[in-house]
Amino acid sequence: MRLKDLAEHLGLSQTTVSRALNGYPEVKEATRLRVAEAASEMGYRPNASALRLATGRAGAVGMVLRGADELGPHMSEFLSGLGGRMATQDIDIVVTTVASQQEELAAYRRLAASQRVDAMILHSPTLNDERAELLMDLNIPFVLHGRTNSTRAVAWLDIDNTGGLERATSHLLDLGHRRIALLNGVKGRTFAEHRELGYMAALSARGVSFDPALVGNSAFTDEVAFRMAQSMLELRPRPTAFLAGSMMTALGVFRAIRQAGLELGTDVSMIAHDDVFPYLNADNMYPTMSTTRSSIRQAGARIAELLLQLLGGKPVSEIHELWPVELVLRESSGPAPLF
Amino acid sequence: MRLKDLAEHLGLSQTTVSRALNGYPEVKEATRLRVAEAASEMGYRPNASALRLATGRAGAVGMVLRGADELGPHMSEFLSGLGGRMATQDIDIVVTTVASQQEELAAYRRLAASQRVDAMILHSPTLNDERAELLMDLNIPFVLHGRTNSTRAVAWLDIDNTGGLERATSHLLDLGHRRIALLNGVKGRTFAEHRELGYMAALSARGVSFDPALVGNSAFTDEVAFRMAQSMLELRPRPTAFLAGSMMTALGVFRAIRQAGLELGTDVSMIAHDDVFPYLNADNMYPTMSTTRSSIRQAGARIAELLLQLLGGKPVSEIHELWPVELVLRESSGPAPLF
DNA sequence: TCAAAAATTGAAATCGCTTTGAATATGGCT
DNA sequence: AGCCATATTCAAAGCGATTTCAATTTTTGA
Repeated sequence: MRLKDLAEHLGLSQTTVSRALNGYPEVKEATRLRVAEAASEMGYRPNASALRLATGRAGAVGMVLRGADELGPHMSEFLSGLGGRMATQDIDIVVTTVASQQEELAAYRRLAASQRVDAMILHSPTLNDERAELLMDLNIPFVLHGRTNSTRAVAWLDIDNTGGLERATSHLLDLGHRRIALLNGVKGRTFAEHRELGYMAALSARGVSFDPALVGNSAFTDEVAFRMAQSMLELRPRPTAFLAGSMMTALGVFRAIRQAGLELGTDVSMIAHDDVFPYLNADNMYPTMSTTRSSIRQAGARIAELLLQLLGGKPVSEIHELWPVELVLRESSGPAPLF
Repeated sequence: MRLKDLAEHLGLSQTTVSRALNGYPEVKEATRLRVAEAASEMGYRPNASALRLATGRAGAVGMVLRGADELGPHMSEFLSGLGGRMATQDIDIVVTTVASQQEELAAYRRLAASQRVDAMILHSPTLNDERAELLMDLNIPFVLHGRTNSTRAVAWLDIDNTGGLERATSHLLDLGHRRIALLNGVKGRTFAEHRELGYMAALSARGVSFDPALVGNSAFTDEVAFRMAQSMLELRPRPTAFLAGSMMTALGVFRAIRQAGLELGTDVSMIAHDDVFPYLNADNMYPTMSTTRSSIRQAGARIAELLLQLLGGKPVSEIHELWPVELVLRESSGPAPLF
């Protein structure tokens, strides 16, 4: 079922049919109706490749994912937010996975050169992100999920990691904790640096000295978190509170605490960052988990919106959003134990 | 940088350049070299839309994802397996997300009608899967990850869920367990039905009666598993062993066991199904987790291969793979306690 | 009623590639 | 040298849409 067939079937020219379907004004209302009806009846949909070639738009946005090592569950959540919005505009999401760093840049080059996508989404940037610089060099529009220190203007949406961690840390300090461990993301990633900034700021505001042994940087996995927490709990004096970078991390820390024979919420406190996974609810943990919360799915949906604006011509310099991070207190954070 | 530009730059016709790049035999070796060099030097890559229009191939495979509710972390793993292989063939992966069942079928129709993809991948089928039937009606090739009862031939790759659960259940029975709880996937999904079959077969082989109160069906989330395990542990006599459908489920069960003041591996045993997530390792749990194991990432990579074979003309009826499921015994499964 | 303006439709060019069928070079043999 | 087979190259026709520009019909107003 091609446009041509539909046009012949209707006894009209391709031009008119095309216009009728695309809502151009210069077509009689009666004709438009007739065309629309026939189109839906015959199940006509324009051939995507032809449409793209003719319009010059790829009708797709791209994401390049580095292995599953860092994205994992976050990615699915983000994608479902993004996808919901994009589907309404008939825009595809093209995902490419790569193993190494080098492959990654090559993948961006490939996508750009073959004009497979109109825009891209960049994740988990570093402070000086070469992928972002590359995309700007290649002149392909993108929205950054996070932030980076570029001299050039970048469209971004980020959450206030610094503020969130500062508040969480301050709260723990208020509760009397002095040895607060921070299980942070991979060194170099902007969000991890920002979180450390918030943590440090809170500590120094109360004159609490910083102990590097209490800070760990790694991917957010249950397993690594377990190991790091385990070894931190062997320190003397041991930490009385943990700031966990994600819910996976929290699960690992939780296990380490239990294994050490300690009780979460009394012997040791914890505040975890919650990206709001539907399958891992802080409210249903035991004890319920105090969190700094920001929905990654909503971020995905919003980035879709920003992407559309960007493609619609909105200047990059006007596309910046910093989302606040809520601090939700539940049972896992309590007063520091008295020794 | 279009083919035309490249051709002019080289003083050749588009025809020759195109042939040189696509490895056709009728082009002088010296010319081919010259073309290849210029192409890589000038960073030429064919425009994806034009190429697709000309060849009639979309150069992409599609997946439709229902919310994140059921896929979640499994999906990222699968994708990274799939993506690795597809990238080598320059085939895109187009993901579409949908919220409802209706939207889902519509999404398949849309993808098919607009010829956006050459083939699709179907996930978590039900015993009588209407999506599979639809795709066959639409005559679009697909590989099923799982199995379905269709009268028509379907290309599929599945793991031996029945065998895996039968062995796991038998093992627990050998250890003296008689009240074995099964936290299974959503009712109606083939894999869940298959697992139940294996569970039932093992029970009846030993003459152990089946208690419906010990079987739960739900999505594989930490939270739901926690609740179900919690209420099952209140039964008297209580279950002495759990079969957990996924590692997420296992974490929920684990929490319920701890909360009930019981010890995993002695008071209560557990064998969980492990899809092999890099960030949730059965070996690093505490106690280490006994599992039925099968890598979902490998499945993704293999399905990519099958998809390519399918597109290469291999008959659907020859594309069936049933992968064995390993039973890996660790600390979480021990002899039944004596009352 | 009729010319001019407005509304509606259509023919053909275009997007950037592949591929068919024809044209030109090159080489081998007698 | 001359002829035929073979090796290379090219011009032009698609692929299925959009869009420009021209043609036709309808409406409007004096």
